[in-house]
Amino acid sequence: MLDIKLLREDPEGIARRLKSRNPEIDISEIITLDRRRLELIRQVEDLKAERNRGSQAVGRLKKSGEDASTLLKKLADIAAQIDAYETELKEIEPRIDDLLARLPNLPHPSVPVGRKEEKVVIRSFGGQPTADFPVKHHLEIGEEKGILDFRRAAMIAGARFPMYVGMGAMLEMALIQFMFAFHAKNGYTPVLPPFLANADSFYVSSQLPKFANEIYHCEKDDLYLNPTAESLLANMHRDEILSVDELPKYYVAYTPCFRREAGTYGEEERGLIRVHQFNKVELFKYTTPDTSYQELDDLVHEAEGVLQALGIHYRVVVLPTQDLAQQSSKTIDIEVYLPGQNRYYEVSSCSNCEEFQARRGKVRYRPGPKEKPRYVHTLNGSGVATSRLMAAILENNQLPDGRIRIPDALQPMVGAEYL
RNA sequence: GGAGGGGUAGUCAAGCGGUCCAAGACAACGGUUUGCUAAACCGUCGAGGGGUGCAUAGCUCCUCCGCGGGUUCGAAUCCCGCCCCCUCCGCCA
Repeated sequence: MLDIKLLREDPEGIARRLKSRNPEIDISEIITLDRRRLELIRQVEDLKAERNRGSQAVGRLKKSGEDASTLLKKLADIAAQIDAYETELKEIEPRIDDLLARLPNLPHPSVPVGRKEEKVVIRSFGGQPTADFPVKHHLEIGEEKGILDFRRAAMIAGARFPMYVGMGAMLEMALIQFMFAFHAKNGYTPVLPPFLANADSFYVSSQLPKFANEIYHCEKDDLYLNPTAESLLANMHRDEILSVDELPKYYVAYTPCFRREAGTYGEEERGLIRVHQFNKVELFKYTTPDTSYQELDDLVHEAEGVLQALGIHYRVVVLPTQDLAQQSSKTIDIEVYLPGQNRYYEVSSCSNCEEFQARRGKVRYRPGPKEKPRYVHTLNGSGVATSRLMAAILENNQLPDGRIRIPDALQPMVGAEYL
């Protein structure tokens, strides 16, 4: 959520920056409604001040036994007038709130302006693997080894739900535990949050109101299935004023993630690439505004640490303005290489949301003893998402003889060296 | 799911139609005193919004007592609906 004051003070400048993300964005209706809103507030407040003075006078008159009927008549008129203005306000304010809640965050100046394709690769780890034998797609590997069973998963739940079986399940659990412990060791507070959450929580994280169609909703209880632990961790300190020496705060959560993925899927996204349910270890930070971009860089490095420990080649890219998620000012993705498809896929998306979510959730901190509260900055990043990581391991670690080498770090947990 | 109790500022807590513009205590902060620490004393001390300011400074007005409605000239206080927490009962992994 942007500060409406920014729109008041510099409507053209803000409009320009928002259009760099999406040329369709138009803030003129908000500006118009906001002007009317301010006008009404001024009138209502003047009237209320008058009413308050009058009501106190009524109290005094009655106490001394005098007649207050003339004044009461006048106050009734004022009350009616206030009511009329407030009725209009109650119409306008939700509209402003809704329009504002749908506007994206302002992109950071360092973000390249442009379309999706214009992402910038800033570094990579390891060489792109080259095999001198025909590499298989992870689906094929999964079937051969009997560790992935999409057919039965479809029967139980539907298409695009994964089911890990046998060593596949062992490996997936090992990955989760390995990543969770990895970040906990790096100073992140481990969290296992509720996997369902209410609408307020998703409003704070910015999933609602605009992306309601992307998340599963349990109507009977009005709860939503978690699409990313970011949404949950963004609510850890809702309505709090944190003390400055509590910051920065780091959290790591493990959750399954559920996404409707409404729309069409490409053939290249078959298998574990785009599914309705996947496991993710999520990193989340609450920081002061002056440190948040340093913290973003650190966050990316910490997420990369997982892939380095597993020995998987990846590259790091900065997303351009038109590819940013609504709440993000700057996003840095980590992409792993899948030799079975000769393509890179995102396994981590690390974003600085600055005060966008903090404003929605009223998460603030007090810079000094007598100072006014300020909004914190929130950052999130996958550390990392499996399913895709599983696909990467299966495809990258295949050997000419058909075996799959399990990364050293996971071998003790899986109890095997090869699949 | 049923019965009862409760939600007031950072925490505790009073108030139950008009001097509430929310008492008081604790915590916090500033100061005085003081070999040091502590204590004592004095003072400051919630948030959001509007107006006026270069101001995140003053001044001023409005709003907020779990949330949303209603009654009233006037609501923390009365009425209705909802949410959350605690205790007990029921059900249950």
